[in-house]
Amino acid sequence: MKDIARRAGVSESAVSFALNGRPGVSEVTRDRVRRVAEQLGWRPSTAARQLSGEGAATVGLVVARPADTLGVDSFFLQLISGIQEVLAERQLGLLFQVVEDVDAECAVYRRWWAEHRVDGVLVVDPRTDDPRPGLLEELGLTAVVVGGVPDARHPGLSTLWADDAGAMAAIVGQLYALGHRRIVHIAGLPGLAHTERRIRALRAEAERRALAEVRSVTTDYSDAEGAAVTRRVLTQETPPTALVYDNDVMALAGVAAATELGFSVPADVSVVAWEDSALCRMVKPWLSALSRDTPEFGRTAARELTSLLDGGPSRAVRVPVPRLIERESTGVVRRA
Amino acid sequence: MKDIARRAGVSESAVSFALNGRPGVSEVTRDRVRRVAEQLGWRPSTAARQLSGEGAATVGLVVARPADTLGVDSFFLQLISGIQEVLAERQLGLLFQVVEDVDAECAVYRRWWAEHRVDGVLVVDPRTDDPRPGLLEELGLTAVVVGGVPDARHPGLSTLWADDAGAMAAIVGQLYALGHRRIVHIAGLPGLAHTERRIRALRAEAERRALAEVRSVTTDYSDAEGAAVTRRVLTQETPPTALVYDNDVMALAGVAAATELGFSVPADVSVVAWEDSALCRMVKPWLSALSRDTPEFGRTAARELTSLLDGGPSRAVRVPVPRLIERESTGVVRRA
DNA sequence: TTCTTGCGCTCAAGCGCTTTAGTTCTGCGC
DNA sequence: GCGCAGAACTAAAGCGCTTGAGCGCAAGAA
Repeated sequence: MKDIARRAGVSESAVSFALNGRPGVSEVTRDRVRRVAEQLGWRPSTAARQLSGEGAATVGLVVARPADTLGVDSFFLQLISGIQEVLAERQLGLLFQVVEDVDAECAVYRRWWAEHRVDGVLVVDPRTDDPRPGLLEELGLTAVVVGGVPDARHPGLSTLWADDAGAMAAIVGQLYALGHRRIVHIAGLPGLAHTERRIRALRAEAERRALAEVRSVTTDYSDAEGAAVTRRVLTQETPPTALVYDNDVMALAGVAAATELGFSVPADVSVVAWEDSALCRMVKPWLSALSRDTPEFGRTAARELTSLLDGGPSRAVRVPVPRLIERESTGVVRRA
Repeated sequence: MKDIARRAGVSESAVSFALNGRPGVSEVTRDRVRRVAEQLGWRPSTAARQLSGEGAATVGLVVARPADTLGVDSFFLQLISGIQEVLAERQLGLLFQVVEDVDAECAVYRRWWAEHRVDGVLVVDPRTDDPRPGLLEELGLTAVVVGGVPDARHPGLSTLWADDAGAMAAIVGQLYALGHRRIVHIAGLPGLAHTERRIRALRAEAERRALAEVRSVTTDYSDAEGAAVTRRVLTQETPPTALVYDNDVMALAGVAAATELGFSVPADVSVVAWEDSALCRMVKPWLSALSRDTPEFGRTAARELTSLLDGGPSRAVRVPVPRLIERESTGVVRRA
């Protein structure tokens, strides 16, 4: 900036005013300064900016999952690429961290906060009894909870939520229409808020339709557990005729397991994946899946965060209900 | 720090010396200062640190791939989680960015450099005629090229490289031993250095063994192209008896395509995936795959970068040759 | 005793920006 | 001609940390 000031024949302050679009310099000076800056390839030092009161121009995202669970999931990278699109427009950086568990995640937030490393964070995988919203509000760290439910106890945070109950009702409705009465929901990690939400929604729907043989089983999202649970439920006396998996990976592993047991999909058992991805069209039969626009989800989350950073109000944004795409893995019940 | 200094009854400089383990304070003072700092929950402001000459305590990683290609690949998240392990020890942050192409990636490096946002970067997906090493050296940005080949033109960069040629030779050798003479290699993106390396290695191996009907076809790594190429080569007059896919996703899609065409795996055609992941054990038959320890790869890369940041010499590190894990998708050739 | 040495510490400058409080200058009304 | 407002610009402080120069003091050397 000193260079620019010298070359443009003005003071450093004038340069600052000019380059930041603040009043206090004439248009001709502003233009001149801008040209010089451009010519010198000047970019403000984020550190200096931050030190004099501006933000860090960075938002944080920490994912708390064991490394191996992370691998196959297409969700995160898709989400991140959506987030990036929005952040890139504003020249905001994304500080990304993978940790083992929620405690470590909280420690990261504390550290980031103390080091002034980020202006805000995106919280993913909200849980039941989640310590994170409370912590973030206590720290005063701007945050958006991605996939939570609006929580009146934390009015400072924004929330993005999907209507899991509606989606579950749609799935069950569709399976019901195809004649299915025995349904098992192979759910994800028990502590996660959306897992609990889906389980509750399934139970409600089962009661409404008076279906006795409908239940949920929680897993760790891995292909191994998906396959194991599938084998277990299909070898019981009266096996279910439909399986709903909480992610694509388990659905795939489930189909493989079912096939191995001699079950044909969808003739003997229908399969629905709660998460669509290329995986679902990579095996025969193609999997019927609940499709949501994950990059768009990320974009919305990032937009909500930038709006908060701009001083906008916190809000609860409802994202579109995912659509059930029927492919080849669902069909009418064949009488046993 | 001012607070700490006051409470400990010393000057700010003494605090700085004490907390950074520099000489200039007695052990008792150091301890006292440390205790006060701890009590106050003090953490240094990265911005201030950086402004006074220290680094940004951040390394950058930019991935240049279209969003949809990113999704299914398990490679990146695994790599990142390995990287993080090492970075976390040193309290280094990871600035992560997803962009569309290499030009955009270069722009990001320029910006990061000008803004002093990162101390170093990890470069992935090296290409033939890659502009990035040159740019990074010109900018003087510390960098490690992950998966490149050592390049004497850029002595400042460290390189992590795997012996693709050796791995390819092993695969072909194994397939040859099983009686395969017609092999198609469904490769990845044509511009990538390791794609070219594998293609060259295959050609060399074919010449060595005098195999006329061995060739490579490049793709975009997607399941769609993997399936399309599979269909194309299997419907030609004398179809290959073995297919080598450059990633797990294509291999999976390829098996599905082959099965649909009436080919049985491995009876009619053997399949090898160059990249192991849960996917390979998620479908029947289980895929024989080239397995490498991706998190360890990330750890090594990060270690190399931190060593460089500590002033260590740049070097070319060779990572272990991936191992071919034979599962169910490879077998002896059945006479047609 | 005086001089040196080194230890433990403080002072103050400086990193690259922003921002508040001036200062100078021009043009206007009276 | 004077006072005044407002525009255009400058000076300087300050953000939180590091660091080189300097200072007082006790211990050892001469």
